[in-house]
Amino acid sequence: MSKENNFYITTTLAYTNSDPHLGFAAELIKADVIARWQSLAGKQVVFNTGTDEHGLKIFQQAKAAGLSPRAYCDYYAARFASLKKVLDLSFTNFIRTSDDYHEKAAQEFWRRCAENGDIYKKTYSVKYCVGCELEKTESELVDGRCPLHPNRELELIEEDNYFFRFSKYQQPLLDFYKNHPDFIIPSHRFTEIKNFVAAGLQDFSVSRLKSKMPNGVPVPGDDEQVMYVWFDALVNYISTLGWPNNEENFQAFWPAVQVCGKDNLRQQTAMWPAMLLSAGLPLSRQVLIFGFLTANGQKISKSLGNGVDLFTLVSQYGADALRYYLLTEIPPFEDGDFSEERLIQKYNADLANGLGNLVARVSNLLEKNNIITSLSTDNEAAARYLSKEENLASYQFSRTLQSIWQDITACNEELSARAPWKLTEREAIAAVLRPLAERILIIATRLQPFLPTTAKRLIAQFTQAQIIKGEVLFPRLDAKSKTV
RNA sequence: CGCGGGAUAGAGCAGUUGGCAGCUCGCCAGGCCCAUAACCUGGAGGUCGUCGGUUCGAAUCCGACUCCCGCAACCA
Repeated sequence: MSKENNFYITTTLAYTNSDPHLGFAAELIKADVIARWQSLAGKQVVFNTGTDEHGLKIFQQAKAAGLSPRAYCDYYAARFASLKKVLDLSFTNFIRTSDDYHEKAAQEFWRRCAENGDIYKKTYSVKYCVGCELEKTESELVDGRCPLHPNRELELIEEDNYFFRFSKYQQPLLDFYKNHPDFIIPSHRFTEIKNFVAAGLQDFSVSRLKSKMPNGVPVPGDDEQVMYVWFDALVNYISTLGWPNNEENFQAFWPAVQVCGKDNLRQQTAMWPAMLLSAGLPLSRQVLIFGFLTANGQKISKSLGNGVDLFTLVSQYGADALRYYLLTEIPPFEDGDFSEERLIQKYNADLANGLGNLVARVSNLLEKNNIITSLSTDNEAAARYLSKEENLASYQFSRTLQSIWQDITACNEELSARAPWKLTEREAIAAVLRPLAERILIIATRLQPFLPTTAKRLIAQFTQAQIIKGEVLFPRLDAKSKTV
């Protein structure tokens, strides 16, 4: 297999301390559109996602539940894996960072960084709140005190941790950024990270004491330490390809297009590249930084669970409707607000009244007049067609969908203007309807990356010799069916 | 002067190199009747956050200001 014909995209891994939420669903769906698009355009695609199962929070929650971290994560890993069906995703790989092959890969990665002199031990002082019985990070503190126990002094605890020589890679990173102007999309995130790196980098800790927090990958050659959770987590992007054992597969697909939320900017575009440089591996191809989603104007909070439930939404409206809403109404790279009311509006206006009704009009007229068509799908032609979607190449999902919907409107206009129901000659009616059926088939072809189920159904329907009306595609919704 | 983003019709958003302010939903009025009370045509609705500048002309360029939102190092 030639490398040019391969495409690799990966999302971030979901942290398994709660159910999947809408923001992560949006990330998966956008990655899925890109993956499906590349695949339809003829590429061999690896699409990776999975779960991140190390770290303190999971350790504590597992302990509280009386389970091992792995057993505790089994439930959530299954929930996340089920998104493949629920959201109609095409991911090919689902990695769990507790998988054995991943842990071995993380250790090999660590060794390479260590061999390069980039990992060293240092005494590290952490702030500890006796009230919470927890270590606190600077960002958690208010005026240098624990916001939950402002009357207590924080204790300083010293412990030995391994550190990664991030500072060493400041200039190499800046050089890389300069030579790869499309490395980060959108460009303002690129500006942000360039400023951050240019301001100077501090080495960061990459391990924790096993005695305090055993839920991590053992540090090679040190029984007392485990890797800090995201050091091993980032390695999933290559361990999922079989690195370091399956060098052939790794070479065939790496580097990846990575997608992530804006909270991951530093890890994905500065720390991970520095780690790759240290390990002597090529850097990622591109990183897409998505915005955040709020729900009805409020922050989606995992812990409070005040987000709209993903599984309920899909059972109510279907995966394609949710996909359509998220792709058209939420700007891919900026923050957006999810509103169920808007979802219903879009569903009725575009899916039911627009696409669904057009399909019903044309198929009904074809059936009633016994008109035979002979349309077929030509995969190569479809691939050529899709590869020309320029807006998709720049990740402007809504623009491609807009252009598809312009076609739908145009078909509706044409149908109204030529009013075949007023004609009596069957051939005259057919002359109006056959080209419309063909246009619907093209619309279906173009819809494949976005609304896979709908597209499949339409293609099956419109490649029949005698096209029949069939079931309503998107039944109109009453505003009262809202679940919230 | 820490970094970055945003402010355009009731709502959600577009506005490439400055040239009569657009799209979708919603709303109103006609038409049509094949279709999922759907479709088609037309209409109402905006001093483009504020102030000042450059220009024949600024939502668009420059300056100042106001208000919102992220990030500010270990929150995967």
